Amino acid sequence: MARPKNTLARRAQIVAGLRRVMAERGYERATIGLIARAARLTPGLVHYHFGSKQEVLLALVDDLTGRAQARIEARSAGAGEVPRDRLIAFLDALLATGPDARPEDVACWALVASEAIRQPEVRAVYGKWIREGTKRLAGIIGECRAAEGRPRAGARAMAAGLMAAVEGYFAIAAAVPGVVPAGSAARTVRRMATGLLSAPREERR
Amino acid sequence: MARPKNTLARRAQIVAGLRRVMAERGYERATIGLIARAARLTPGLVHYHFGSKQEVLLALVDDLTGRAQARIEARSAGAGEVPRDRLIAFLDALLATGPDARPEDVACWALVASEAIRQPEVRAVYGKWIREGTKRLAGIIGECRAAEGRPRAGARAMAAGLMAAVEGYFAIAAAVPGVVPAGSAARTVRRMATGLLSAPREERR
Amino acid sequence: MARPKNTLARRAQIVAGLRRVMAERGYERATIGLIARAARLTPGLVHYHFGSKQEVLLALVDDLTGRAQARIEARSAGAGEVPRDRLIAFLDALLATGPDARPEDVACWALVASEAIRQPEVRAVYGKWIREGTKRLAGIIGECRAAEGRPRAGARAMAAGLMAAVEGYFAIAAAVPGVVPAGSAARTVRRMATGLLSAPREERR
Amino acid sequence: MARPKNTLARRAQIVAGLRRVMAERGYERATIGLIARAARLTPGLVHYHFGSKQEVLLALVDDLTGRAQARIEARSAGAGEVPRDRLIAFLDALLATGPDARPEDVACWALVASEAIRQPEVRAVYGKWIREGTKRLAGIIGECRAAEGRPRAGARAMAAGLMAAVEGYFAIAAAVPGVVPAGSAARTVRRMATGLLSAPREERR
DNA sequence: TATGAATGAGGCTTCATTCAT
DNA sequence: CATGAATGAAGCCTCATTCAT
Repeated sequence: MARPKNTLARRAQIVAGLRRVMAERGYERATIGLIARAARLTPGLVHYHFGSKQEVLLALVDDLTGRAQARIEARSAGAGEVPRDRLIAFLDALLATGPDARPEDVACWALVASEAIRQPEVRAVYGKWIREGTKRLAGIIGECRAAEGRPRAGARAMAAGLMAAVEGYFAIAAAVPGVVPAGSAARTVRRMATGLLSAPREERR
Repeated sequence: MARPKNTLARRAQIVAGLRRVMAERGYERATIGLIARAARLTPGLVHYHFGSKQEVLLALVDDLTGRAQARIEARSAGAGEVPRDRLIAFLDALLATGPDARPEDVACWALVASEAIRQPEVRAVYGKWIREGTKRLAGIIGECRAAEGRPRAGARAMAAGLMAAVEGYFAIAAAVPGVVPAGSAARTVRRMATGLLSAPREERR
Repeated sequence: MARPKNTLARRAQIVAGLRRVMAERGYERATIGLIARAARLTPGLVHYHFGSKQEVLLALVDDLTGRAQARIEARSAGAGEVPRDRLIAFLDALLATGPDARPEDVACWALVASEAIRQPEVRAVYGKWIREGTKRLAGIIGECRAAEGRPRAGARAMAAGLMAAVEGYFAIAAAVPGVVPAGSAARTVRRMATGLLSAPREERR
Repeated sequence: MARPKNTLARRAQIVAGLRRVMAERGYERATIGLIARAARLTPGLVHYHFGSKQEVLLALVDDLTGRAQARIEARSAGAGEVPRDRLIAFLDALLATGPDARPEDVACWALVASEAIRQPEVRAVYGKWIREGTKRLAGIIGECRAAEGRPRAGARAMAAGLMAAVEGYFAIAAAVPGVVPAGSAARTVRRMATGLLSAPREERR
């Protein structure tokens, strides 16, 4: 007798709308009206399903991190036990190589990072993602080093550097198309990782 | 009767105001009023010296790239002729290690990158900076490879990767303080560069 | 197949919801959603049982005046025939001394009075209440004066003054708690009434 | 060279606009657009001179209390030293008898009282007014009682009752025109005051 | 009866930009 | 050059009301 709930579907629709609009206009200029139109809904409905525009953004961040997390788990599962393979799998998953990547996501990642600078709520979830990713990466790096009889020290800095490279690829790819040779990102990050792993203790300058 | 022109000084003041406000509020929320107050000026004056808010942003990008360029030239001049030293000098200059770095600049770099996604005018200058930096970096990398008897191929991809790492460091440092171990960025990028230079031809997967 | 009608119960529920919400948010900010939630119902149901939000308000005014009227009748019945006792009974009933008073009602009375300023429909019922109360009060006052051999003239003005005092007590009690000493209202109004009844013809100034 | 400031004049204009619109539509329905039109200004200007709509209301309350305070001081100055005369002068000033009263003010007083119920900021200033007025009134009443050799006890309750009568007159006059006989308010409140002053200790019921 | 999604009008507020002084 | 008032276009959000189920 009662009307069936469709909140989850609508919320997903709206989040997808924000993703499309935001990718080409940025967050501030992605107006509720444009988001609604992109989602083929009316503006009022956006605020029926979300308390504020920021909540839509947070839901989008959730969606982005959720998909990335799923990729990480999927590839990690197929990577076996060798630390180096797991490192490669993790980095590949972050860069989302392969057919499951949506081009808009790249721009959205970059834009979310910049919104995190001024929105504490966004910073909280984005920061959590970066911190946990770095930590996990540092753990794998430490295993790689240990497996090769090298000291674990410095894994944290290396992990941060690789995360930076990944995020930087998103930023540059979104803002300046053409700079990154097609298909080179994953390969280059792998080489960076390999290089870091084999780095000797740095001589003081 | 004529009062001395102070346009240049005023413009610099206003640009500095935008830098301060933007670093903590982002570009869209940096209102003319706030910029003026940060510059200890009145709102009307901003539009007397700049045609639009975007022009202030473009002037800020000019300022940021100009300072970075100056650092690059200064350090390159002291690096001698050895390609590897020049590479290190270039990367260090990009990361702005040393006492001449202003913390706000880090946030501004990251924010400019995201504005470049949606503002063609910003993309033009930011993209020029990234493209030229990548090109120059690729040149140095090519020399390094040549000096070591390795093929120059792939220098472009490596350069893009290093630029990405640098930009990513800015993004992460601005948004998630605490993730990058203090002082580790320049060292880690150097190791990445070293690792890339010595990378063998990657086996196909 | 027909389900039992519960319209009356539902309407009472909704009116009670408005009373609760309105007492602390005012009429305009008492949204249908909040009213429904306070009544443990759903928003749609409010408009099933009432044609508009204003109708709920009018029903609330009906409820408030109905209860007050019942108190008046009850106390008047127990007051006997002596005019002065009936006057006291009437005023006490208006002020709702005793355990049957609900604190929310005080705020609602005050808010209804202010809504009457701008809503003709509310003004109609609230005005009717005030006019009839004043008239009845004036009648009792006239009897008091007559019983004491004084002229009936001025009873109308006195009645209006006492009604004003009562309404003013509601307004002040609702807006500025603590100003009216606890339990003093009924006693003070009785004294005012007594004072008015024994007032000599006022000397011209 | 600079443009002269006119903020004070504009603010007064806007406050007058609110007074006019609010008197016939209430506070919530007094939109910024209507206020601006009543003040013969543009909507944007309202928020140039006031931070929010509520600030305009607070300025109006300030204006109302300020004028009332001025009336009180003026009449008190002419009332001499006799406590009873000062009491009458105070009450007359509150009721604003005489040619300096603006009809809109009556409605605004009543509406401000009801806004005080739900807006803490309004409650703060309105409550201060009521509390201080009651306190001052209680002081004068105490002097009256003392001058007549009666106990000062109960002055507070009497003062509250007279304030209630005054506020109630505003509420009824604004909402239900015609109930209060023209010109009777001040006279009736004087009689109430006189009656209260001469009241014997009330016998317990 | 009941539910809750959907609509659309309208309100407050912000803000880049213009302009009188 | 400089000031600060003024404008007007949006933008976010609220909410009474309607309606499909």
